[in-house]
Amino acid sequence: MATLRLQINERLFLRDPQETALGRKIIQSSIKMIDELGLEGFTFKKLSAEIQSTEASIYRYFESKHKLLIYLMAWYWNWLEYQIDFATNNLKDPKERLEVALKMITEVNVNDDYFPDIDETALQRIVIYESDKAYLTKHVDDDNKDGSFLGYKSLCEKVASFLKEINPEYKYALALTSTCLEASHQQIFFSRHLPRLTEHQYTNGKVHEENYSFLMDMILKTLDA
Amino acid sequence: MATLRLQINERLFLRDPQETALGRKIIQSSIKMIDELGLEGFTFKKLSAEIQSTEASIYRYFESKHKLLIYLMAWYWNWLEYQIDFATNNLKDPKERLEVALKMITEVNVNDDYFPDIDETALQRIVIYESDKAYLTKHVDDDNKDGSFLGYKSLCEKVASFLKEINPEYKYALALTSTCLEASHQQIFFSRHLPRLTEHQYTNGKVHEENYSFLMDMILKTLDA
DNA sequence: CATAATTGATAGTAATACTATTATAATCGA
DNA sequence: TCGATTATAATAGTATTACTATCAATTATG
Repeated sequence: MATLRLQINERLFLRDPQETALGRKIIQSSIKMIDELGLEGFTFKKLSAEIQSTEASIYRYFESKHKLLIYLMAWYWNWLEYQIDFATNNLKDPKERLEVALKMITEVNVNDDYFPDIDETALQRIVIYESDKAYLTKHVDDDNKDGSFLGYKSLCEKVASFLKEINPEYKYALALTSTCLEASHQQIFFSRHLPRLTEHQYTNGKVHEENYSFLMDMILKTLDA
Repeated sequence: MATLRLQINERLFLRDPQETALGRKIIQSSIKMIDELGLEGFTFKKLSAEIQSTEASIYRYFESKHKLLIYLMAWYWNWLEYQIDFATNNLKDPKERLEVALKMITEVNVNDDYFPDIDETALQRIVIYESDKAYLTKHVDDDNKDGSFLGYKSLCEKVASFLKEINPEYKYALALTSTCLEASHQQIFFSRHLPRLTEHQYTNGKVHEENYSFLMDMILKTLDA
C-alpha cells in the first residue's frame, strides 16, 4: 500500500518532522502524550525522556510547545479536508456532498493506513480538548500571518461552498459552517464532561451519530433546504 | 442607587473576595489585567505589584490563577442570567423572551451600575478570549464537582426552556443553546482575528447585531417556528 | 575519506506557580 | 481600652517550565 504525506506549511516548524526518524518520533509520541496528559501536563522534557532524546533536539524541530500544537492541528485539518475531497469526489448532488463531509467531520476517526506514523483517533481527541487553545491567544494575529490556520480556514470554506450550492441566497454560510465545526467537537466534550449542556449521551456510544443528526438538521433547516 | 452582590458558590474561592477591600481590588484589577495581558501573560506576581500587595495575600483568596478564572466566568454567567431574568420578567410570549435573552447574550455589555467594582465590558472580552479555557482541562470533572460551571449550565437550561416552550417537540434544545452560547463569543473572535471563518465584519461595528441576526434566524428555523 | 549536518550531553537562565515563616497592622469582643 | 484574634505584608524559598548556549559525538553526503 502507498503511504502519503501531507504538505504542511513550512513556517510551522524549524525543521520538517516528516523528513527524519527523530522528527517522526516527535510527532508520534507528542500525539500520544498530549492525548494522555493534556496540553498543560505535556512538556518537551517529558517528551524527550519518552523518545530517549533531549529537549535541545526537539527544539530544533519546533520553536515551542505552542507551535507543535499548531502543527498537529494543521495536520489534522489538512487531513480531514483531504478525506472529504476523497469521499466527495464524483458526487454531483451538493446535499449529498454535505452529508458526506459532515459525516467525516463528526464521526470518530479510524486510523488511516496511508499515514502510519499518525494516530488519527488520538489526534481527534486532541482536537476536542486542545484545538481552541491554538488560536485563543494574544499572539493569534502573528500566528495567523504565519499561516497557522490555513488548513482550518480552507476546510471551512470548502464546506461553506457546499452550503452555498444548496442555497446561494443564504447569507451566513461561513458563520454557520464554523459554528458547526466548533460544535462538532464541543458537543462531544460537553456530553462527556458537562452533560447538562447537551442532550447527547456520551454513555450510550452514539454521541457522534446524535451530533451528526443534530448538526445536519440544523444546517438544512437554516438553509431552508 | 442600590448596589447588588451576586452570591457565588463558596467552593470557588478560599476567602470571599466580595467581603474585603483587598478582595475587591483583586477582582477589579484581575479583570483589567487579564483583559490587557491575556490569561497566559497574567500572573499573581504582576497582580500583586499592581494592587500593591503580595502574592501570598492573593493566594489567601484564590487557590490558583485557574480558580480565579473560574470565579470570574461564574460571576459573568450569573450576572448574565440575572440580566435576562430581569429583562424577560413579565414577558408572556416565549419567542419574545428568547429575543430578549439572545439580545443580552450577543450584544456588547454596558457597565452595570449595580455592580460598581466590576467592568462588565472588559469581563465580556475575557469571556470571548478565555472562557473556554476554564473547562478545557484534564481536571474539568473535579472542577465540575465543585460547582464551577453551575452558572453556565443554569443559563443554558434557562434559554433552552424558552426554546422548549416555542417548540416542545424539538429534541436538541440544550445542544442548540450551548452551540449558540459558544458561537456568541466565537464568532466575535473570528470576525476580529480569523475573518475567513465568518461573514460578520468586525470593522463595521455591527458584529454583535449581525451575530444576533445569524443566531436568531438559525434558532427559529431549526425550531420550525 | 573528508566534511558538513545532525543529534546528544550537559549546563544554565529567567520566570512561573506556588508554599512557608515571621512580623506588623487592623479589627473586634469583653 | 485592652487583649486576642485575624488579616495582611515582607521576605524567602522550592520545584518546574520553557527555553538558550556550548561543545562533543555520531551520522550522512558528495
